[in-house]
Order: sequence, then C-alpha cells, then structure tokens
Amino acid sequence: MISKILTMPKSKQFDKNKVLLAASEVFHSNGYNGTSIDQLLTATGLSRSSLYDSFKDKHNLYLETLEFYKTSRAEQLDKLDEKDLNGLQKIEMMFSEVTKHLVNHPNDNGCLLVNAAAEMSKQCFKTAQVICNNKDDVQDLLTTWLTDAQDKKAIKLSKPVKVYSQFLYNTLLGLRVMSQSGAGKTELNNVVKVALESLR
Amino acid sequence: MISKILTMPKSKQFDKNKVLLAASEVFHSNGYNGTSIDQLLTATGLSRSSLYDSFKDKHNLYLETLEFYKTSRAEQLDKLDEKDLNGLQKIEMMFSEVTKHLVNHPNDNGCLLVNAAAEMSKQCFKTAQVICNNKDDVQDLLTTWLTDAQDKKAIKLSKPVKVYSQFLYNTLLGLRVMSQSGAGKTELNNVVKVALESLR
DNA sequence: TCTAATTTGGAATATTCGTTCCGTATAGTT
DNA sequence: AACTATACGGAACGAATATTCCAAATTAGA
Repeated sequence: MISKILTMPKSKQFDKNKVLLAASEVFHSNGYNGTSIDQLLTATGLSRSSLYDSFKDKHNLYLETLEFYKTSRAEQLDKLDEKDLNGLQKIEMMFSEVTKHLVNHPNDNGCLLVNAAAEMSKQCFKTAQVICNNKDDVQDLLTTWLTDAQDKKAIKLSKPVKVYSQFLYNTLLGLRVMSQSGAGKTELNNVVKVALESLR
Repeated sequence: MISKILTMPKSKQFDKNKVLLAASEVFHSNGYNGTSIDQLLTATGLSRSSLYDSFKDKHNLYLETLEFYKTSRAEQLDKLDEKDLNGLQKIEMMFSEVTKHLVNHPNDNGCLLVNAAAEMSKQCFKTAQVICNNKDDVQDLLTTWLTDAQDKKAIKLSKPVKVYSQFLYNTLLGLRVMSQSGAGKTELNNVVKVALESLR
C-alpha cells in the first residue's frame, strides 16, 4: 500500500546528537575495541534494540560518532573563524584553546580522531577516510588564515603557505599525544611558542 | 632440597627477544584490545601454556613488549649517537630516518608507543609510565645534541635548549600520527623542513 | 641411563562479547 | 477512538574471549 507511507507514527524518542555525544565520550576514553555495547547503552540511555535499530551496528555507530565529533570540532573552528581577528590571531587563539583544553581536561583522553587514527586507521578504511578528510579540512582552514595573515603583513613566510599549514597541523597532532604522554602546561606552551615563531 | 636448585634441565626453548619482536608486531598493528591470545600464539610460535608460564598474562606481555620496543628504539638512537657527526647532523639524520621509515613501511602502523599512548595511557598507569619515560629519555638525548650543535656554532637558539627538545619531540610524535592520517612523503618532509628551520 | 625441572599440547572453563528476536508499550495520524 | 509504524525491555544465542589445568613429551645434568 502506498498510503501507508504517509502515516508517520511515533518519531524518535531520543536526541541523536546527545546520543552521539555520549557515545563519543565512551569511545574517547576506551577506544573502539575497549568499549562494550553495555557501556554504550548506559552512557547513551538507549535500549539495546533501539541502538541496533537506529545505528545498525557497533562499528557503524563508531563511524557516525567520528563524523559527529569531526563536525563538532569544525563548528568550533568556524566560530573562531567568524571573530574579527586577523589570520595570525586566529591561529594563536586556536592553539591556546587547544592547550588550555588539554591542560584543564587531563582525563579527556586526548582527541578522539587522533586515537582513532592510532587504533583503527590501518584496520578500517572508512575510519581512515574520516581522519584524512579532517586533516585536509583543518589544513585548508589554516591555509586561509595564513594567507590572510600574510596579506595583512602580520607574518612573512619563506615557503609556500601550504607547507606551513601542514607543519602547524603536525604540531597540533603532536600536542594531543604529548598530553597523553604526561606533558604539562609549560611543556605544551613551549611547543606552541616555538612552532608559532617559525612563521616569522 | 637445596641440591635440586643446582640441576637446571631444559632451558628455554625460545628466544625471548624474537618472541617479543613478534608480539610487538601484532600489538603494533592491532592495538592491545584488538589483539587476541590466539594471534599472539601463531605470531610467536609459542604454546598457550608457555606463554602464560613465561609472561604470566596478556597484559604483562604487553608491558614487556612495550619495554622491549622502547629499548630497541633507544639502541637505534645510540647507534646514531656514536657516529662522527655534530648534534645538528644527528638530529637531521634522525628525522630523515623516521620519515623514510614511515614512507617505506606504510603498513607499519605508526609507532607502537604512540599507539599505546592513545589507546592505553589513561587506562593503565604502567603503560603511561613507559611512555613518559620514553619521552624523557628521547628529550634528554635531543638536549645533548642541541647543546653540542650550539657549542659548535651550527645553530643559534633564542630560548633554553630544553624548550627546543620538547618542540622537536612534539614534531616527532606528530609525524607518526600524520602518516597514519594519510600524509605522504612530501608532506612529512615539509613538516621536518619547517621544524628544523626554527633552530636557526 | 635415570631424574627432575620445564616445556608443551590441547581439552576445559567461565566470562564477556556483539547481535538477534519477540512480545509489549507508545505515539502520531486518520 | 482506532490503526500502524516505530520504540522499547529483556531474554536468549552463539561466537570469541582470557585463563586454568593436567597429562605427556622433552631436555640437561647427575
């Protein structure tokens, strides 16, 4: 029957974003293989059947969680981008926000995408894709900011801009692992200081 | 009986280093939680009982593997250290060796210690210790090299030496994650180029 | 050759895992 | 109010997990 399609009784009872946020926290601190379905159920508040009905799979939920995390971070960066600052100031602010977060949330197990890269990128192609896309997106934004800073004579680069956005992204990744390796506030700040100096 | 201690029939039938090497490869590509005992058995060639007799636990084997990996890498660096080069040249060579390895072994899942930091550092204190010790050791070596390079007027640093060894170590960590995020040869080399330029 | 320490193979166990399934409750449309 | 597609709770399943255990094989010294 075609008319059956027109009836849409009982919409979703849960906020998908809240579920994905809760899931991301669990995956974040335990990794993919270290997280059990039961942990996900208690964290999200979903019932077993709802989880499988809505997300098909543990693996599929993981992928959706990665995407959600990626977009959340992108939105944060967009907010920063909208501020009335030149490119260099935006870059400085981004680094200070990242280090501040790492210092203030020592139990926040680094970065979900970095952990995913370490644990899953060689075992799951789709995970690798999300990670690679994120790398490209962030580097593109950095390129924009660097070009802006250069246009406004805030910095003077001796190599193509792209090279520096690759470098800055590398520094960013390093910081996440550094904080998981026991580095403290001053150590992270030292790293950022030297990294930013290479833009002059 | 005391005399019983004097008889030592049947020594270990396997080379512990070879076992740890094989184990490190499995843990390296699958992570801790992603590796099963059966995988470890086939990779090492050990029997189930021998593994438990000699290593007590999967978790304990993991820790021994991390230590083994850490010392292996330290030995590589010591070899480099013994060469007749100044500190800056040693640093340059270290980075070129690392990037060369990452490029030539794309299936070599980054670095076991970096992966361990991402997956286990917040869940296992002993793992965190190994990782933190490794960080300190490598940074100390970098400090030695940087001081040597500065003494020989190869570089000129505007900040305390320790700051730069922290920065270089951060770059090193970043490179491992970069290669797991899909970065290729030129991208990695670009990062190293900019990083090394900040020493002048 | 005999002996004792140790390795080894493989069966056995108890958990935990991800996933499926079914009956019931629920909410939106008609 | 009735109908229907969906969400829900929880039992149930099989596969995989780490670990233990015991009898048999093996080896180096006495």
